[in-house]
Amino acid sequence: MIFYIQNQIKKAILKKFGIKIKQEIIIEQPPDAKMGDFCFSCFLLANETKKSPKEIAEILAQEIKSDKIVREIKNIGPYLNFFIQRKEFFKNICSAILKQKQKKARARCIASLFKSQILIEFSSPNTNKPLHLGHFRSSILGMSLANLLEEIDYKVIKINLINDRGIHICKAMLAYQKWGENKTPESEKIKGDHFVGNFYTLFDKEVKKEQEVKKMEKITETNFYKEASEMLKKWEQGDEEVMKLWKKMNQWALDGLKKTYQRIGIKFNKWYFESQTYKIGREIILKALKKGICYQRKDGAIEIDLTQYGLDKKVLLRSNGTSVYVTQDIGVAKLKFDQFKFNQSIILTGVEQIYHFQVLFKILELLNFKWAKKCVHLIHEMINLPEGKMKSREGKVVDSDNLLDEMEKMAQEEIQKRDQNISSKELKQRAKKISLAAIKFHLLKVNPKQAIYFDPRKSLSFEGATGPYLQYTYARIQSILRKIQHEIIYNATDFSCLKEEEEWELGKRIFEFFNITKRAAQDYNPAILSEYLLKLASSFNKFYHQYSILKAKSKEIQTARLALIQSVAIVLKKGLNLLGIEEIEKM
RNA sequence: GCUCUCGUAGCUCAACGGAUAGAGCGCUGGCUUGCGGAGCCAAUAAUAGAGGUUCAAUUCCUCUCGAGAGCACCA
Repeated sequence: MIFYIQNQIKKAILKKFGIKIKQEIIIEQPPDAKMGDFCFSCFLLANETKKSPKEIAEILAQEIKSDKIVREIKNIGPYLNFFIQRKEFFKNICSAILKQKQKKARARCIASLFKSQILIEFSSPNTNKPLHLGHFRSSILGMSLANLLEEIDYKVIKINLINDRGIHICKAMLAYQKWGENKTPESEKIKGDHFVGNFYTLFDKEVKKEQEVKKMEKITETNFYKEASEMLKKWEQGDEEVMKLWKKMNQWALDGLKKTYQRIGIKFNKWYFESQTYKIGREIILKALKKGICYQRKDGAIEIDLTQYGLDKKVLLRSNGTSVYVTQDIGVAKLKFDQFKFNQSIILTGVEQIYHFQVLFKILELLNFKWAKKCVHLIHEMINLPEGKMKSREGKVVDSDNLLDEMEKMAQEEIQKRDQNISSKELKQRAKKISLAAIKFHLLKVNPKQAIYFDPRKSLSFEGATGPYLQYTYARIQSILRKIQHEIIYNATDFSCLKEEEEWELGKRIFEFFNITKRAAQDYNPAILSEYLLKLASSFNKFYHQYSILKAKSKEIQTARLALIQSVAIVLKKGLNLLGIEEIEKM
């Protein structure tokens, strides 16, 4: 449809001005539906034709004739506005959507062999505490981006890089050794990640105490901290006792984290563990040293000079020969390429790591890895809580599990207000889906680059621009479809029955979907899709409120409307699923 | 101190450099005879400030003010 209009415009331009347009003709929708269904703005042609945009619009409007698809063309100022034959449009779009399911499945089988491969690394938690809201945002966002990229036909590999070694891990271990009394998550009946996390915060409390009592300036001067450092050394030497403790606690934490992932519907294709990868980078650096890409300082540390690229000098290996953070990441980046030969490798992290990845990518480039240019760092901003920033060490964290519990309770109350006879099993299932929709949508409707202000008490609602609103709209449609024998045969449906403006608005909305998904994926921004779904739901509810489907004036109108709302439902479901949100049949 | 990001309605967020800056929440007033009121309709309200580039600026550039982040032999 759009393609057809684009061609008409191209032809007219060629005929009237003798210009062959190579780039895509951009078709938009006018701000007011009265102006036209679609429009083309003539500003860009002004230079080449040496005419004013207004004149160009006039000339083109005269040249393009109305036909089976385009009903009328109007020029308003510099804009060329098209009115579409609605019957054809509805038929096209509804049948395309209703047919889509089977087509997609087939296409997927054939194409999967030729698809380009894209890696996306996200979430990447530490094994010393539960998932906090920052990780939660990364997880939800990463999952949705992966879905979107798959939708535009990439083969996507979702990666979770677990940070399971380092001083912070030893802190939790040390605290457990000192005060754990051989308790286990099972004996205390709490999730493993929370169990471990409690010891981590305990460690920090004790260190602060010591620091205050002894009036030390730096935490690193405290005995506790020194003991933790000692433990890290032992860990690196493979000390039997330390390794045993490490394995035990890591497993606890990991089991807990996996439960949370399962609860929020996040799956990974590949797990990396820093304990297994942190040494890879070292070899690469030692080779680079021989080639003169980096140099050894007098104190023995190996450093690279990035000042000519607007970055600083960066140490790559400590004077004792061990790796730092970038070194590890260099190793993991190479490992990824060796294993997957990716076409693109995305890493999604919080915005605070932006400098780190600038450094990393520059180093990869200097190391002469040809795939360095295929690495992309995506960022998301943080979540701000009313009391200030989230800091796990100060215990001000809203952790994901507690948040999910709270929301589930609230959802249960809402459901019971509306339906007292619901079975407890059904209640739980619905509450889970609805509360997840509320949280996920709240995080996804905001541009990733924008910080989210999050007040657990106020921010999460089930009304207005929310996930549950979308689920509700879907459930409404399903409710209608359940009540009537409907077998939509789009070829036999008379779409000329759809004469109302609200129906037309819905039709145009559905049509937008394909472009929206593409844009959301290309911009790495699920918020584009979220916004769209709200508009779609709102258009439907407007229509729903004003016109009846089951009691339509004629059978023909009813059939056409059924085809229309079924298309809406399919798009809503598809859109929600791309955001990682489940649709729901009854609310 | 240096670097980066961001300032849109009372609040939380939208707006490929393009037509009259849109939503939700809150506040105010409506919607019983229709398929689910987690809904619909109406009313109110905003581009931090000053310059510049452009036919056209919330969007690009400069400065001022304000908020946040980053600048380790931490991760």
